Amino acid sequence: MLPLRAGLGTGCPGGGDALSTRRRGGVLESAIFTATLHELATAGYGAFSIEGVAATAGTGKSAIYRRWASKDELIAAALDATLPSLPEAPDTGSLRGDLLVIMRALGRLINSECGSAMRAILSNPADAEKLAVIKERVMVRRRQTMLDVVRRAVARGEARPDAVCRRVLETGPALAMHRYLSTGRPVSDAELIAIVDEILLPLIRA
Amino acid sequence: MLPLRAGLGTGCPGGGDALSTRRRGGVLESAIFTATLHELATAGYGAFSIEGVAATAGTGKSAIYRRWASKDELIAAALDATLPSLPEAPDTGSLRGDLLVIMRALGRLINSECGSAMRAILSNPADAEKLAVIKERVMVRRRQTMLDVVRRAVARGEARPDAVCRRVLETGPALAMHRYLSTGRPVSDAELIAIVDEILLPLIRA
DNA sequence: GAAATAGTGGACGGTTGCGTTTCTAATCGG
DNA sequence: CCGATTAGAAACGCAACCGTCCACTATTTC
Repeated sequence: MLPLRAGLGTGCPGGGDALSTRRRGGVLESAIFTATLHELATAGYGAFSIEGVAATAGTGKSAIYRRWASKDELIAAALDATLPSLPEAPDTGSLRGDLLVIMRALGRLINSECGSAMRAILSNPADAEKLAVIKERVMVRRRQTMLDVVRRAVARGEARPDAVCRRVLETGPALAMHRYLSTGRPVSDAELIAIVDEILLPLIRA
Repeated sequence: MLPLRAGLGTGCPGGGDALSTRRRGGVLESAIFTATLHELATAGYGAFSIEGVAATAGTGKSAIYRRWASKDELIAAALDATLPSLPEAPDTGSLRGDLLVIMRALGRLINSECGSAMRAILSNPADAEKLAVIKERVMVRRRQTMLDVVRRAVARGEARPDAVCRRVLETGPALAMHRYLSTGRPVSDAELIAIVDEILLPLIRA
């Protein structure tokens, strides 16, 4: 396991470029968060270990326990720091264009190590706290973005008013996630386009 | 933890109803499978332990290792033995009726301990064997059932021919599963009905 | 009843990880 | 340079689990 120590200098003995050999504060925390998501993605939740995170981050357990009392605290902090913030509602002028922007942003998230980490959380027996972070950051707010887009389309006469309902707004993300979970492979751009064209547009315009 | 020893006699000392005190063969395997799904549902995949299964089933590790060489073999065997067989395509005479039958059967599966167990193994994409079992039993064949229903509806003039495509067939199960994973709670009948009425019917009839 | 099979319970040596502690080294700011 | 802080490495005692082994006992079959 190659520890994640990006940003270090060459560390050549006697070399002229003697950069720091230890990280402190935010830099170290960032490396720990990265290692945390990696551990979640590879080991899953149940086999997640602080030892593994420390090894991957190239740090000691003390540095981790100095900041977070438990595995769950560390995971929650890593997710909180790493999951993307609220996306802006796109305004491309067409419903299809807007839907593609949203679905592509979701695809990038799913296909990142964040996606694998989320999958580990979702597959774990119910834990309300961790699910709440994911729900808030990924599902609820993204549904709000989708809502803005569909409302605008209704106003433009591109969508039926009945489409403004939770389940319609959930359909695209549900299909993309379903694809990801059932194949274990990244969601392709072609798949995202097809979800928009074959499902979302007919459904919203129906 | 109360071991799963259903089916035993009263075991009264000196009682007149002296039934067997040990399970053998298929009966023992059935108890082990039940305990396996329970362990998956409660501990998840990563923290799944043979010790836990043995304790829950009220048997010894030797009896388990005598039959299955590893955790993965046991899990695969338990899922193979427990997942329901191929459902018949319903024929209620209406598209809505057929879709409700299918979605309710799926809901019963998701809400069972099988559902929790399936969810647990979603976390490990690298294990194609286990996922293949799930895909075959739950997704691919259920999609086939959905296909039969939609084809019949097309023939009756209730559905648009474009609806005969993989993504449309996946939409209902994807939404139900999405709901289950994101809430951590069973999927209600009202939710299943709404998925049919608000999503599947408009989408398939569009 | 005897023989064969296999279930039960416990022990075993080994591995992994936990959370904590200790110590030295590195970093930062004055 | 010095002092304060903390990062990194290693060690520690403990717990949980692994896969294997073994003695005893229950069950089934002939």
